[in-house]
Amino acid sequence: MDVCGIKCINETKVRETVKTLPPKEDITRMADIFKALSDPSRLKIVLALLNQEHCVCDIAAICGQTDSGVSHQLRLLRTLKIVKNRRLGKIIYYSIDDDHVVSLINMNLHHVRH
Amino acid sequence: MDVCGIKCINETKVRETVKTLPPKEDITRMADIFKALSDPSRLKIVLALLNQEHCVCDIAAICGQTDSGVSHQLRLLRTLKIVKNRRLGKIIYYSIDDDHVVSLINMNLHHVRH
DNA sequence: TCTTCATTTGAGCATCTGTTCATATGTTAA
DNA sequence: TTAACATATGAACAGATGCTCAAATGAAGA
Repeated sequence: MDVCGIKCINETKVRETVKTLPPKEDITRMADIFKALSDPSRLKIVLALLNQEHCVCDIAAICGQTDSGVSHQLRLLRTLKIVKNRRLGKIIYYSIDDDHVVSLINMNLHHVRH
Repeated sequence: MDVCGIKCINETKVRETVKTLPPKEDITRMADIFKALSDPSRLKIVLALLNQEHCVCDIAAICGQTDSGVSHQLRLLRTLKIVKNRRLGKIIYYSIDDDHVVSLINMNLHHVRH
């Protein structure tokens, strides 16, 4: 049996399942969101912001990371619109910008605790 | 202001948020689950199994990957108890073993589509 | 037994990722 | 303007990650 050059056992089942797969862009986008939350130090930053908004150096203090490291991570999270920021003088406050990501984290947290 | 050697702006807010953070092991475990789903080719495998159980070479055909590559990914997913397998003669069928992961994926998919 | 086939495994390699450091930017107050 | 401070940025490096290839298992049938 052969589907696009690769041999398989049960052609019917293969075709069935292929039909159910989301488009490639959707899979990529899902993976990007999961990836943003897949690094412990980055996840910790998001968890901290779940509680309330914080400035960069407070996040660094909370998470035990350098200001620079936190800034880099926040940039990535901002690119994915997971967090947003507002400036107040010299200080820039970051907060969560994606309710859906909050749900994902809470669901995962609930699971891990059981 | 100083918390464990790192200067911060608002000590009170920092202490508040630190209290709300889950224990380190929980954060690590959450990150591990997100990481398992953060690679597009691995996520695609899980999406395929969401529909029905499949043998390794059918998964490879569905996902356009090599048998060996799929086997490596499945091992990782098995370690995290996201998938399980059963043997039927020479053929080994894989299926989802974690309802919670199904929820995470469906929630993410729903989000991506809106 | 020997052969075939599905799957697994390990090593090698190129690429990606997170962190660190030094430096730059931008804002406030003196 | 200058100094001090919060944050951002870019380069560089070590370690992790995913893929590929070749070889090893393990099961079924000849």
